Amino acid sequence: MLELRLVQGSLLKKVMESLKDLVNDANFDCSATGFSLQAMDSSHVALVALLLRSEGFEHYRCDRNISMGMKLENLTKILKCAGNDDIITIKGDDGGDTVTFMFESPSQDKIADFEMKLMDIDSEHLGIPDAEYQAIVRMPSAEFARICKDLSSIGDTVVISVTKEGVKFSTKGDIGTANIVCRQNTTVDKPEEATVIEMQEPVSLTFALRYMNSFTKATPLSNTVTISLSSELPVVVEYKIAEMGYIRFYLAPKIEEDEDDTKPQV
Amino acid sequence: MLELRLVQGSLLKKVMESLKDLVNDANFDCSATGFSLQAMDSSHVALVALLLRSEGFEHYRCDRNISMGMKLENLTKILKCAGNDDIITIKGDDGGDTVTFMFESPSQDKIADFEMKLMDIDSEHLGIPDAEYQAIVRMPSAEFARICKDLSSIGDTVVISVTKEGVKFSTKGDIGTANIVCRQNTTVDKPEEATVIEMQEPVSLTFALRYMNSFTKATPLSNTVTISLSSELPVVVEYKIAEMGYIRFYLAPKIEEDEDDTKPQV
DNA sequence: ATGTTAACAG
DNA sequence: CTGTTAACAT
Repeated sequence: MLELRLVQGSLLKKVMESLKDLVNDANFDCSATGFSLQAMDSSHVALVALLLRSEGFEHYRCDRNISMGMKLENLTKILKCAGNDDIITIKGDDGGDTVTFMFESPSQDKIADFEMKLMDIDSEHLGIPDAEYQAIVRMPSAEFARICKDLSSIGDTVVISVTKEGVKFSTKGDIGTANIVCRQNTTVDKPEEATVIEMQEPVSLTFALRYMNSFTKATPLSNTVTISLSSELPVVVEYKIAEMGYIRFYLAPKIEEDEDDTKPQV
Repeated sequence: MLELRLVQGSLLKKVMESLKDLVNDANFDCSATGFSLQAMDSSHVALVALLLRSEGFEHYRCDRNISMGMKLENLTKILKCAGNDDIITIKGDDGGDTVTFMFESPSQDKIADFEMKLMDIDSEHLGIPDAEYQAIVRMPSAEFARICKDLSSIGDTVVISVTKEGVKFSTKGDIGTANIVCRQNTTVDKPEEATVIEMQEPVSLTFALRYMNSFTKATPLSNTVTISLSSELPVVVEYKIAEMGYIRFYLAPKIEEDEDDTKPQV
């Protein structure tokens, strides 16, 4: 028996908007800890991990661990039927092959329920080790999204270079090159406008912009984004979900072709 | 001689937006009573009836009954040329084969007139008997439109089931099932937000969502919609046009395949 | 031509 | 937050 009640239903809608470009089908895992998902993108290059902790739900009952395979396109269709301020309840039976979504309008005058068939989905649930990162950048999520979008009109890859002064996003394409530098800046009115760099040592890594732009679909979930970088490790792009958890995207760096310098140089 | 002056010209524009998805050509009938239209949709499944009573016009002169056949696409093109607060005058000559639309801007600074050729259109003008309905539901038109749109992302047909507690809209599709229940609710701030059920006996009927979604194009004409249901009778979906009349859509229920229960169960 | 989505105004 | 509009993609 599974019953999760989420007052802020729009949050689930936003989560799906963040995922659906990247992932086609995925298993949602419920346990006493919370509601989580881990999935590779359809081309098996990027990985996404979602956690919504049980404490963030108004009501959370999960008698035994359960994994529910869903086609995200169908789930998105159903969530589109929920109003932005509807209360969403997710119900499942142990061993059942369906999941039920219930949407209650704030006035309680309209109650909708949608039953969706579950699917069997192979998933290798990778253990993601906690790692030390050479550099962690926290910045406004909208600014990061804008940078990725702007750079992708010039080139296909972005070089992210961190020094303790700031972070530089660079690209190169047929029409020329682009460099966008964000200086560390903690003296802002609101903490979410800050750009903060925690750096052990300078790092410079290259990533495909196509994936970065998919990751930024999660921008509505958080005002800030955290980018954790280490040589030899996948970058982690994390959007915290207030009171509940996070959505994290992992992407391996491109092997540098070394046609020019790869030294960090902000 | 025919001359109809309608101060609220936007109303005619909205009426055309409501009709044009459903009907290609139709006869507009003018009599002392008013300006009316009755037409089958292009696939001869649904029927639409429009009435704009003469009292709703600022000036209404109709010396003898006249039927004017128009291609709604052309009429729509012409009405697009009218401003939303223009005063619209419709003029025709007895036995003439054209109709003239005149648009006056509120400031009287701009006066446009458009003459359109009439067409001969076969039309079987069906007498629509007044019937007693087993159940009549009145609800906010926007809510009904939202429900039809949401359900059509899941399935092709909707089962409308009425009990005295409320009305249930259900569908079934490849990805699962959906049920949306609207409780009777008359204790709202504004009367147009109420959901009111007048029921003689419970009723449950199935309709094609495609047509329902066409009907809801009339939503801008009224804050509320009335749905009248009886077994064996076409459903009537009515949008009242303030001070003037109504637009009514008729659609025969689908014969239930009885693969599962058809009992009303809200 | 149509449907969907992103941005903006009320 | 809903409604509208504009741009976009199909």
